[in-house]
Amino acid sequence: MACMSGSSAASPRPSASADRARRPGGRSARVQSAVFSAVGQLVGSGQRDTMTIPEVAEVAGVNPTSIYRRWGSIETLLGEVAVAALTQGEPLPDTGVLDDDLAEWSRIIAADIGRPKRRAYLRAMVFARNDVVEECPCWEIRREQAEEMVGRAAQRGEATPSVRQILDHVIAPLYHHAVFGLALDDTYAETLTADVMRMTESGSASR
Amino acid sequence: MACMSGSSAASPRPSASADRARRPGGRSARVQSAVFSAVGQLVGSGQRDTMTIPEVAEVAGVNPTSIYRRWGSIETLLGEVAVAALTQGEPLPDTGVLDDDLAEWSRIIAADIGRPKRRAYLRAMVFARNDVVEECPCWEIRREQAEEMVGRAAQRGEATPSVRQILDHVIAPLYHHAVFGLALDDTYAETLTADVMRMTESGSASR
DNA sequence: CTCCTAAAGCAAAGCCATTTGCGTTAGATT
DNA sequence: AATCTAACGCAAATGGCTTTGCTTTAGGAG
Repeated sequence: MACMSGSSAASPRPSASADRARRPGGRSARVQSAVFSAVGQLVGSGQRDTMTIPEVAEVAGVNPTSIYRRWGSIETLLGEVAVAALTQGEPLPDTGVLDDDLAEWSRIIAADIGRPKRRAYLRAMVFARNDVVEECPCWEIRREQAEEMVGRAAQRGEATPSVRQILDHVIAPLYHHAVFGLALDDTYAETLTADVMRMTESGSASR
Repeated sequence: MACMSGSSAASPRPSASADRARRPGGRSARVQSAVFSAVGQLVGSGQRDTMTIPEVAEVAGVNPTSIYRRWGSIETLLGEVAVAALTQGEPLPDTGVLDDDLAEWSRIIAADIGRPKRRAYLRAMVFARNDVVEECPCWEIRREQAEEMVGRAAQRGEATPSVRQILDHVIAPLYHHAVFGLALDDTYAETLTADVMRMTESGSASR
């Protein structure tokens, strides 16, 4: 969550997730759920790229004031929803060969973040972040997944690229393309994984 | 320029660069110059991340209406300025060895886009783009530079990675880090170029 | 030099996000 | 069950972005 801290961190209002624990009762949760799904609807509809708090409140059926007091700005809200949406993982491929695992994994990710709705979320994340951060849940998830696949391959005795290389040379290019609106298809995803597999120490393919 | 076409492409107003040629006389150019440098000032000051048209007009000493009629929205304007700012190139390294050329080149780029002002421009570019495009001047510049360096290396008989690999595995990760506010330093830039140099057919370093 | 008109300036209107004070609701606590 | 209070709803006020019709300026053409 620290990933999404916007510029409003210095504002008198608490960071929206700090006071969430103070009274996480039914009504608060209900409002938050309604607001989150309203944002999801509006992002998904793709009607416009701009989204205002009164619009979200209208769809969610809550009072705009509630959103203003809890999140302060549309950027903060969008950022929070974006992280929530982007960190829910898909099942991890497990084909028995790292090469194929990576190819399938990158295809899944490309298809996922290539969708207009996910692209909107990613752009919202970019817009919501002003400061430099060390880590972000979105990439941590990918790191864990890469670690899992590489770990399995290492146990099988395969030569593997490092986790860092996978993040830098598969994940980063994919997200770069998504964010800047460049093409994203299976072929591109496979090309990236093929490249990264050639970075292994021995350079030997596993089959 | 087609790179920056926002969602306002369907609006009755011409695309701001199409009618620029109709009367590019002194006054229009003067206003555009004033507006562009005003945006530069405001982005550079880094006071806020949000910037309004009336603010820009105030700094530029022009009437807000003029900006509204020519650019329509702050996103369109910011996008245009961003492309103009991001496509002015630095001198290209020419050390005689591709390995060193790439390392120096990526260090320069990392230092460049790591600056807050450039990060602001990049974020503006992301924000201004809603649609998927084939190419963008910003990456085309990098492609041309990579082609130049790879071409020189090939003439020297060095084994080289492909231009696409350089764009995907050096440029994309660098910009990815810049846009999402992750760390950007010389070490990281060098790591990326070292990785990409190991993707050559033979995998042999040139020295 | 004179005319034409694209583009800028001006001013007023309106629209809408945002703020603010206060009353109300409903979890949480004892 | 009674009490407390965090969080929500309501409504009015505000401020500033945005639009719009018109006038004025000045680049470009004959």
